[in-house]
Amino acid sequence: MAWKFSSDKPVYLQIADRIIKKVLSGEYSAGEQIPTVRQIALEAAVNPNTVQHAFSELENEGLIISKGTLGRFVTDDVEVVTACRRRMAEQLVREFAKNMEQLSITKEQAVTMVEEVME
Amino acid sequence: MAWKFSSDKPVYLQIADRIIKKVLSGEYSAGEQIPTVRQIALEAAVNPNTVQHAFSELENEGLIISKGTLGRFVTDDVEVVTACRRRMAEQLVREFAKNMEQLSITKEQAVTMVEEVME
DNA sequence: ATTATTGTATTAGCACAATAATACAAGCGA
DNA sequence: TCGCTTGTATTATTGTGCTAATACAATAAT
Repeated sequence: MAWKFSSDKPVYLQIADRIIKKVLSGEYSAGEQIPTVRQIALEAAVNPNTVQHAFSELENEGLIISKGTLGRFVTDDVEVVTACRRRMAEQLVREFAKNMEQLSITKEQAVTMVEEVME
Repeated sequence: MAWKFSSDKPVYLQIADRIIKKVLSGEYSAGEQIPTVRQIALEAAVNPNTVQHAFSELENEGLIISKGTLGRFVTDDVEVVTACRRRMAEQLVREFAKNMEQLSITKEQAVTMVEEVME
């Protein structure tokens, strides 16, 4: 089944999100090989370069590493994974806080809303 | 002084943000007239249409209304302002929650981080 | 009535990001 | 060694969103 993409976001980012989720949730565990560029490109019905673009995002974050012709692997250092998660989360929180403050929303209100929405 | 804009975001959105902030913080109070397209265009050293683009965002939200040649005004209904604030905030929270969950961050962790960052 | 000031519409150009086509490089494995 | 599979580089095309130029429309004020 060809992957479904929404049009409000670049395809390469949506692919990246999908991989990130699997790595950070442990579905792809440390040191494990992930599908090749061409495998995903075929499955997603997309050009290999688009997948490459997605992967380069994750490599910059240090989440995955390329081993040349052997393929790509999740970093074998679990610390790197957790550090990456924290870094990304902090970025999100900063952005979120800035936006909420711009709306003149207090910390208490923000916290309450987050508690109501997250499960 | 010409306004300063960052390059990581469209100018019209940065202008819109500036206005939103003033309306939601009460610096522009309900029913009050806001500067004209051309005033802001001049001050920001930008084309009038860019300002118009910014304003159309706020009109869609119902925050401001155009009265033809009289100019633009903050909605005179305070309820509309607070409802708009809530709607925008909920949108931000939903997006934030989705992204955090994608990183396998728990509600408790998210709340803690928000409390640490917001003042 | 005329003028000046307001918002609005239309169009065009420009820049850049996203995706694809294609070709290249490198190394594992039979 | 040869071929197959891996990642990578280069370039082109396309699409789209942002901004500006310019002209138009409406109306309050004089």
